Amino acid sequence: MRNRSVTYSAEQTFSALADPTRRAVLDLLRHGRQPAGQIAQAFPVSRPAISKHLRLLRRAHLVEERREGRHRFYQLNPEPLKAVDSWLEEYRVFWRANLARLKAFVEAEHEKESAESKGKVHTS
Amino acid sequence: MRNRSVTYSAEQTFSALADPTRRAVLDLLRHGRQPAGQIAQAFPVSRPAISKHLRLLRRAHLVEERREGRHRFYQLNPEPLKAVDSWLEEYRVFWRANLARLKAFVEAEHEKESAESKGKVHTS
DNA sequence: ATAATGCGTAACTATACGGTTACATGAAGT
DNA sequence: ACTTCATGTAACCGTATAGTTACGCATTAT
Repeated sequence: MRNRSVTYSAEQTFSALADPTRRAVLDLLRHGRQPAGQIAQAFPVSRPAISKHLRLLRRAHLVEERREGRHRFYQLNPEPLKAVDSWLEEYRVFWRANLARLKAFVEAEHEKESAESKGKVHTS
Repeated sequence: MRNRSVTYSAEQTFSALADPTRRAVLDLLRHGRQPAGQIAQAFPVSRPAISKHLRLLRRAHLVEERREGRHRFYQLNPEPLKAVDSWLEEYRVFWRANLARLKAFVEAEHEKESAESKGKVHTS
């Protein structure tokens, strides 16, 4: 059980996620760890470019590096994403509220229609 | 009912969220819409700096501007955050998996202990 | 008409990215 | 020892960002 409770910088996490290539790297790592070179092959940019992306991902603790022989395996670390998830929490209420409002609106429309079909207007 | 189904750029959303000041602006707007000047007063940086932050937030569709007289009210638009939320979905399985594994581990430890206390080892 | 208010934009600076090519370094084969 | 492989780093370029101060432009007040 990993003990050290690291604090993740939201700034580093979000800016790491801001780049499409880096998000794609993470997507790739969802299917398992891979050595740097193989990751690089999956992208149209040069290997050093990927190397720099990996550095940023490392800095944001979104991946972990593990050296084995002359390979460096990269593995997804979802921890900082948990932080993003809980940051989002405060905002979920908004689209939930919107949904609730939409639901209310639709129901009100329905109410109105059925009231009109009965030739009766409901105003409360 | 807002009709146009806009596509939000994950890139713009994440890079907008990468800046602490901008996240703070969003936090502020959670409590209701505010004119640009008042938003600026809440921060130690200059008003034009905030103006530029608001431009980026606008570009990312995270806020909406509404002119009223000489004021420009800014209002939170949570839509792009929904996209972030669903992007996260693919990753939640990871920490859920970790939690499941942790739960299994804890339960196994508990099992083992109670088995030991009975002088009996349970191996399934 | 003139002044004051609210707010964006321009111009400028410093810093960070994202990409490239060239080079450095360490492990593994021969 | 020499070569090859895997990978990071350095140096460089162009562009975006975050901040500043100075300025421009509506809108409202006098």
